[in-house]
Amino acid sequence: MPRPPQSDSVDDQSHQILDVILHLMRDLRRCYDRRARDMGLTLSRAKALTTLARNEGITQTRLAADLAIEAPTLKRQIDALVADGFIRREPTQDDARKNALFLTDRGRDAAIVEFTMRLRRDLLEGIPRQDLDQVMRVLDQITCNIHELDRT
Amino acid sequence: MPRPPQSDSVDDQSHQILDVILHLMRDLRRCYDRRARDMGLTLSRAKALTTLARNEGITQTRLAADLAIEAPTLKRQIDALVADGFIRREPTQDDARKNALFLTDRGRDAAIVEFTMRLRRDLLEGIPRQDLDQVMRVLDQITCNIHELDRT
DNA sequence: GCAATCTTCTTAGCTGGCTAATGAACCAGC
DNA sequence: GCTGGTTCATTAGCCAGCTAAGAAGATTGC
Repeated sequence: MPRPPQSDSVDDQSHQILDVILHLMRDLRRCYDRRARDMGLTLSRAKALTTLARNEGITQTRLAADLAIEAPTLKRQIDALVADGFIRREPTQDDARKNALFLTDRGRDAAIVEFTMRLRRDLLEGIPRQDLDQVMRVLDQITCNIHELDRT
Repeated sequence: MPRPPQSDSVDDQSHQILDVILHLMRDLRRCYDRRARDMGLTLSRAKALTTLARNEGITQTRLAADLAIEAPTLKRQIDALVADGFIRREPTQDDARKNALFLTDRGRDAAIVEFTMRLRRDLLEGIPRQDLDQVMRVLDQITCNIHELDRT
């Protein structure tokens, strides 16, 4: 199929990069989950836990916003974290609809944060700071393009 | 919280980039799915379809390998694609366990490929080729780091 | 030629993302 | 103070990834 060579190579590149991102996400999640399993956590739940740790007492809606996920998605994670004894729900006084979320002693265990930080360091080992900055800029640009398209 | 500034910034950077990748993946999938819905497709199913189109007649195991997903994951997508009339399974003569996969006329509809290519172009609009190359290198490096860790 | 092993596909069940819709509580305005 | 809209949490149901395990067919090796 005869097409302009430049357009062709750009398409190949875009094909690869989107696939690479999708694939990397899966590898990342699997890597984290496998290593965190004996702590009783997953990547998503650990993220919920550490985000809550920075702001205890907030509601589910607020935590969902901080995590940039939807309320029903968070709800199931909270159920699991409560069942496993990492956090607890507590009805608020001012508003009977709201639950305030707090860490339990187990949830406050520093090993989780250390584990996450160490893994992140391992994953980014050997990548110069400026390269990460550059990647961040490009990924942000793609994200902006998506939001731009969504507005159409 | 007083910590060494350099270590702090590196951690912040890594924190951000992994989150950005996870988030970008979700946006990408949602963007594609929303726009492809009236064609009866999703990002994953379209990918399966276009990958099969490049190599019709292969088995499920082989297609799963090409897509880098597991057989049970692919099986459900094939079920859906068959139900929607995009592809068909055909028992092979040489091996009663295998199914050969073929596109139907609907599956061969060029609109799908065009749609996917156009969306990819839109997503990467305004990003220089060399930046994409750079991002690919860094993402590959992270992927390598993950596989390295998995081997431990 | 039969037993053991390997392959292919399937089933079952987990996680985590989403939307749509519901119920209960809150709030604003009349 | 009631009515109507809004917000919070939940339920239900979809898609897509995974692992573990099973059934049926093929292959290998003795």
